Amino acid sequence: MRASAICCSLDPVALDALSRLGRKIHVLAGQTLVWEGDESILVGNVLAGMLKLSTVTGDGREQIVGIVYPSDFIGRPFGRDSHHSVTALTDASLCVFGRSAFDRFAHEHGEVEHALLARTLVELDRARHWMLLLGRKSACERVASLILEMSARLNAEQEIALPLSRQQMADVLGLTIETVSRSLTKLKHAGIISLPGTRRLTIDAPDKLKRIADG
Amino acid sequence: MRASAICCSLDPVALDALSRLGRKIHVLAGQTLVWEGDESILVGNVLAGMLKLSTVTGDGREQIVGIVYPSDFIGRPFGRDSHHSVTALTDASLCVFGRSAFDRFAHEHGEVEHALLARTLVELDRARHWMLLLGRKSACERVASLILEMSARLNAEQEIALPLSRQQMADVLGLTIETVSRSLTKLKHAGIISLPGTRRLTIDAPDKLKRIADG
DNA sequence: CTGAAGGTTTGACCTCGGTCAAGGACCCGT
DNA sequence: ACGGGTCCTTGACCGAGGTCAAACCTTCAG
Repeated sequence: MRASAICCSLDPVALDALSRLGRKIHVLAGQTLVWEGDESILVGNVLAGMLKLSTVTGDGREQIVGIVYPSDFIGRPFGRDSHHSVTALTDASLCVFGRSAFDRFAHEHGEVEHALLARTLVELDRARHWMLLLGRKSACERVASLILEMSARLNAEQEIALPLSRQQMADVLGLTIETVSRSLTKLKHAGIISLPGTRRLTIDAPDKLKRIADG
Repeated sequence: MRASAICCSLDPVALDALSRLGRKIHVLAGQTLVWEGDESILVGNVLAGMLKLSTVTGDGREQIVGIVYPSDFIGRPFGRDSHHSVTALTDASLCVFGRSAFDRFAHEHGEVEHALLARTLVELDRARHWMLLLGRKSACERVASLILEMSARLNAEQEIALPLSRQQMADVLGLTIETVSRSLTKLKHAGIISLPGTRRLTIDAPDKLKRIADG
């Protein structure tokens, strides 16, 4: 928890006060911490594991709007309610705070607000970049982009242990499971990637992959 | 400028200091203030008019990733470079600051960072909500959603003076101009909207429009 | 009034990706 | 090893939306 980015700019006294506000929790893969539309009660940092942020249409179509990696922040400070669900993709542990208590604390500690602002701006850039993918890219381009994004965020060299199922990949990319599968085999047959197992992937031609990913 | 939200929480002395940092500029419809990939030099508030934020793929497909209304903030504080272009949709006037000067000022005035954080969080919610539209909604649902969003943000009752051309609507929605046009006529024939002119639109059945918009 | 230039609508056709359905591969407990 | 989940892949087919092309408006200059 001390290593998490929100706290790292605090002096010892403030850090102590903050740690008194928070508590460590564990969730199992598949558990949902926050439901879309619920009141925003929890915020916090991810210590280990990965989570997804998702929304659904009235008739149940799902879109994953963000993937949360260790040290990322979750929850919606300074807002009445949450606009998306937060669900664990893997077993995860987090350091969470009551939203209103955290809001008060952040308001009194400019460093926290600054760190949060920096983070939120990065997230906004990422979300907008993803809008280009969802609005304009073909299925193959989307899959290629996702592979590159994951390899970057997991700082995996070449071999990636996929953190997402095919269904989850489809939900991030705005595609169906079948199209994801077909795009992967297409990239495989082109000699750009290999799939040693269903959850393992190696990038054989990074340059070609990049060229496909951004048109 | 005094009415713009970033400044409104400042005391008179700080406000004076801030106003000394900024200057008022005017841009014509079509002019681009910031180019994607350029160094982030400008930030500021929109006083009047509307602008778009956009990105393009390697081969030139465009996606509008945000529409900026009066009193909204533009630019990327605390970051080396801009991830999207900023282009005026209409003639517009802005109050702009040098990015590094603004960064320094914001860092010293917690109220500014707080206001910016609140705004950025709202933008992030909006962007993620739009990802659902781009990833999962049909053409008609997208067009219906856009009409409702615009009527809300322009707080127009029923009759909307469309701020976007068909091409721009297509670029926000991740569609082509033809599909936008076809969806509009479909909604018109269903008696949900009417189109008294190419840039005028009235909502005749708001409830039906809402039901279409969110599946 | 006329004609040229944008933007918009409409139609005909085609393609990419969705849908439906049938295998495969893998994991796990017995 | 066996059977029954679950997840993944592959194939055949279909349809929403893209593409291409033509016709329609506006607007504005001459």
